[in-house]
Parts: sequence; structure tokens; C-alpha cells
Amino acid sequence: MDETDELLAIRAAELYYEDAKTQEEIGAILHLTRWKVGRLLARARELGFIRIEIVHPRARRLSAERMLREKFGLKDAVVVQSEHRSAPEIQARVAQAAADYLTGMRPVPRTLGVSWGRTLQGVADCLRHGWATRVDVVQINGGVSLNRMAGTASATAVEIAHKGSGQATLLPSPAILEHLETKRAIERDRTVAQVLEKARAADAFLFSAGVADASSVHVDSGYITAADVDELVARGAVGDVLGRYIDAAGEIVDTQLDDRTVGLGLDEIRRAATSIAVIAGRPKHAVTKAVVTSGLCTVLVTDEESSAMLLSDQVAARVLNGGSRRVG
Amino acid sequence: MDETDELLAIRAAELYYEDAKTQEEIGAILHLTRWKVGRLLARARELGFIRIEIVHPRARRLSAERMLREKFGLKDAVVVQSEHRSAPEIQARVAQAAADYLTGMRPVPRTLGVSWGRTLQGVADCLRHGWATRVDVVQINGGVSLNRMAGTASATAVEIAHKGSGQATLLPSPAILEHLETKRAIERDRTVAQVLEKARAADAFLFSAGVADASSVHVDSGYITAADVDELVARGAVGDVLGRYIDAAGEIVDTQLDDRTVGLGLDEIRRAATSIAVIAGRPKHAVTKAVVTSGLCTVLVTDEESSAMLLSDQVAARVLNGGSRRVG
DNA sequence: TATCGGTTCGCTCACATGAGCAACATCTGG
DNA sequence: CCAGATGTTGCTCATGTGAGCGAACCGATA
Repeated sequence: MDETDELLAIRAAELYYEDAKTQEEIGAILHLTRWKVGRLLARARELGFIRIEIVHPRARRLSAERMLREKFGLKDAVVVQSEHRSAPEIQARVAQAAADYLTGMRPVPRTLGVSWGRTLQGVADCLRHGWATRVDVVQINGGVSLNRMAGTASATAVEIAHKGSGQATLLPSPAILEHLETKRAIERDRTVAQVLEKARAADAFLFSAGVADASSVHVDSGYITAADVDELVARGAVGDVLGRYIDAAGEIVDTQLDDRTVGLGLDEIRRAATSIAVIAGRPKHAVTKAVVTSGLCTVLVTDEESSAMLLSDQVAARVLNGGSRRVG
Repeated sequence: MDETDELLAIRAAELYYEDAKTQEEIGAILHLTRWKVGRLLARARELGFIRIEIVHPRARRLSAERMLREKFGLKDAVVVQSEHRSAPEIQARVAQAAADYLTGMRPVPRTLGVSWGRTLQGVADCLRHGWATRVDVVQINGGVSLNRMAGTASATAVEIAHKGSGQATLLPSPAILEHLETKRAIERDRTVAQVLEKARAADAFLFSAGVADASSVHVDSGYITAADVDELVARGAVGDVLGRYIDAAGEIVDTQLDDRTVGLGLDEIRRAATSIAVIAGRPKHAVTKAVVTSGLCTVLVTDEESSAMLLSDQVAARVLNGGSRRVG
């Protein structure tokens, strides 16, 4: 396309998009046939001169979603716009997007296994009353029931269930126990065992991931110490999923600690038909990468920046080209 | 439009604009009829959720141009995009736009009266060889021929003429003379008188405007002193057109100074069928306003920000509602 | 000058889309 | 509870638009 044509294309684009003229009219104005005008417009779009943006708090980025699905073999992906947004705003939008995703799921899951945390509480808050009818919500990992943040974990599950006019089944157990024996004992307890049984049978799972640093909820809740986290990080931990700390490859970092963690195991999540991960924000990039590349989720809800990170060539898609584990 | 519809509209817009799906396909996906989809899209556009931008150095803003034409009764207006651009970039684009405008003029002017200055030199540089055939270019005000910037004024006219394969007729006179008598004598000189005669008969005029401050070319060239400018500003001057200082209402500030200025008078410009003003940049907002509201130009080439200033309610359109002169 | 390869042109045809309209649902005030 | 007003829905039909296809064109080469 030469200089003159480019100018004409721009002129045509202005008349077409800004002045809402038909291609025929533009042809008359610029002394061209309407086909030439059509071709110029196609060229202008092709060369990226026309930029269409959807400006709305709930707008998503479909192209990124398609690429994420393809690269990582995800069943679905939801990417929210994050340009020029503050971190809390992004969290809010991702939560909203996750809520919208749940609401729009077909078939509607009858039993939903949920984790807990700030992110999931946000999702629960964004759900609308009547988002579903008769959902059974089951907690899939131990909660913060013993400490100062009492009730948080259960609140999330209860709210999700309530708004979907269904029932919540809580997991009455700490997240991580001090001794393996205690953990085994708790799991043998009939109530706990029944909940876990039900959790395993859930149609879909909903969870987030935490960063491996001293600000973690698990440190906050007293399940592990800041020193423990430092140790985990030293051994390669990038974050936790359902209270289980994983490295960049998605492998459990400390199997002994993992054995003392109550709830579904990560392999059980990996086997699920539908597991929705809601993770966003720059601090979580490393965990997000680990979750996605190690096949922990079939659906990812995240922000634009994280999606860009995942789509950059630096990130290998382990799920598809199974061999290479080098992901950092 | 309720909440649900708005969400659907956004979803539809994403599928339509980002995924290039047809309205029918979108209907299938969202379980709607294609008409509903069409209506939602129309609604989304109406509410401004869809923003289409033409990203190209030469892109213009047609809507602003239309409003300028209507508000000030201009024959034409050209507004270049200026968002996120530096001042020199904007100057360059405006010059390019003015050059494009000249090139595209129908009928092609046979005689073009031009002024001089940095802006017009920029326009001359942007013109392409062969932009016209046989244009007569006439200088319409006195130039900087006596001082260190010698040749600048003539260079502009000559370049425009040369690139339009025509001839330049220069005005061999200083811009402003010290004594009224000298000015009268010069104007009586046959060569000068002939040039002015030819200038008056030009089909179109092309000029810019200067800011009234010490950085002015006239101070630089020694025609007036910085003190003179301060005095002019104190008396209400906002800038100059063809070396003639005007106030916010477009009136000559100092008639004695004006009488010593060589070249066409502002009223002669006002009477012209086609007078193209090329003015851009924040420092020139005041002069731009004065030029446009006092009917000094029939065509305005400017940047987005200046156009926004002109279109703000603060600016009264004197040309149309003749009475009110309160423009500050 | 004749011929070739590639590009662009104007056109047909099928599909996508918006305007306009009647039927229907929903709200409102007597 | 009903009549009228208002808004919404699904449709027909005219118009707008893009894919595909020979014809024409252009520049290079033998």
C-alpha cells in the first residue's frame, strides 16, 4: 500500500467510523468506487489503524482468552482489563468476572467445591441473589476457625450457597495441623470424612492461590510461622493452593507439611473436570504461572497483565508439551 | 436498559468487535434472537461503550471539525489528534495537515497569498513537489529581510511556489517601519504597490498567528522591542496576525503601530473568500480564539486541544450571534 | 514489440445488518 | 379491574457489505 492509498484509507476510515457514512457515500466524496473504499477499510483494519475498545468496567479481553485456552489447553479463560487500574480495582473486577462466570455456567453445577480467602470472599460478594438455584457448596480445605479471623472461611461458602439458594457444607477443621497423627485422626472423624467425600464428588471447584511470603493468611492465622515460609521459599515455593505450597513446576515443596494439611489434594483437583482458579495481581504472577502450567485449573479468571505474562514466550506450556519443566 | 441487558450488551460487543462474530452467531451463544443482539449493540454504541479510534499520524477529528464549522460559520476546519503528543510533534502534524489541505483544495487556487513564520515554513516543508501546477504565490506582509534571520520570509513563499511549480512574488519591505512617513513612501513605491495589488487579488490566503510576548519574531527581528510588547499586552493584545497586534475581540490594539505595518490589512483578510489560518498549541489559545471569533479565517487548521478550547461554552461565537463581544 | 507474472479493478452474488411495523407485555391512573 | 400509554419483541424488507472471479493494467524481460 503506497502513501496515497494509506492517506485515502485513513480518510475513508474517518468518514466511515467517525462520521458513520456508508462506503458508497465515501466513494462519492473521495471519487472512488465503493469496492475500493471497502478494500481500503479492510486494509486499514488489517494494518491496525482502527482500534476498537470496549470501555466498560466489566469488559473482558477475548483475544487473550482465546490464546490462553490454546496455549494451556484450558477449557475456558476470563481476562479482565487492567490498564490504568489500581490493584484493588483489579481485584474487584476479577472477582466480578469470576462471579459472572459462575452465574453463566452451563450446565449449572449442582455441587460446587470452594476454598476460601480474600479473593474468594470477593467473588462471593459479587454474586447476585438467585445466581443459581439449589447449589450445594462444599468447603474443600480446612479453614481459619480457631483464631482471630474466625468465621472467614465459612462465611465465603455460606454466602455463595445462600445467594444460590442452596446449602453450605463446611469442613470443620484447621487448615494445617501440627502433628501428622492429629491430622489423620481428624480425617477419620466421620463428619470430616463425609465432607471430604462430598467435596470429592463436586461438579466444579473454585479456588484462588496465595503468595509465598510472610503476608500469607496461613502465617496470619498461625498455622505456620514466617520462618517456615522463608524455609519454603528457600526450597522453591512460589505460593499455595488450598493451603498446599507448590514450586514453579506445581510440585509440592514440603511433603511432610503437605501431609499435615487438611482438604482435597492437588492431584484430586487436577483430575477434576472443572476447576476454576481466580488469581490476579503482579505479586501472584509466579503462582499463577505454576497453577496454569501444572494443570491445576481448567478455567482461569485473571487480569490482563497476568495473562500477558502467561502468554509471553518465556512461559512454557507444560500441559501441552509435557516434557519440558523449565518454566522459570 | 437494566443491569442484565447492559452486561449482555458488553458481552455481545466483545464477541462482535473483538471476535468478529456475526450477530446471528452471538445470538446463538447468548441465547438471544439476532435482532435483540443488534439492538444491544446499537445501545452499547449509543451509550458510548464502544470507542473507535483511528491511530495514524495523519488522522483527524471529524466530529470536532463539524462542530467548529457550525459554531463559527467556518467554511472548513481541520483538527489533528494531539493526545499524548509533545508540542513539536503537534506543530509537525498541524503543518502536515495544512499541507494536505492545500493539496486537496478544489478548485485549486491560482494565486495564493502567504504570510511567513515558523509555522508556515513547516507547512511549506510538508508540501510535496507537484502539489499544484503553476501557483502564483504572493507574500502578503512585510518580511524579515533586514536582519539576522534574513531570507526566512522569502524562503517560505519561494518553497511553496517552487513545489507547486509556480512563481513567488515577494514583498520587498520590512514588516514594521519606524516612521509612518517611511511606510507611506514604501507603499507608494511601484514594486511594492504592485505586489500588494496582486496580493489583494489572491484566490486564497494562508497565514498563522503569533503570541504577544517577548519571544515574538517581531521582537527577535528588531521591529519592536520587548517593552513595546509589554505595553501592547497591557492594552489587551493577545497576539499578532500578519504583524498586526489584536486583542481578544480581534480588534487592532495600537492603530498607530498598525499604520506603520506593511501588508494587507486585517479587514482585507476578513473580506476574502478563502483565508486559511494554521494555528496550534496552548500558548496560542488566546490568539486562536480571537482569530476565529473575529472572522479572520474561513478555514482553520489546528490541534485537538485548541479545538476543544474553542468548542467549550466559555467561547462565544461572535460571527453567528454578532452582538456579544464578551469572549474572555 | 510481444509476452509474462503479479497486482489492481469493477463486478456478481450471497450474506449481514438496520429501519420500520405490528403484536405483545408491562406499567399507570382512574 | 380495566383502558390507555409506553416499551419490548420478533418479524419483513430494503440496504449495506465482504468473498470471489474474470478482465484490465503495469512493469519487467526476452
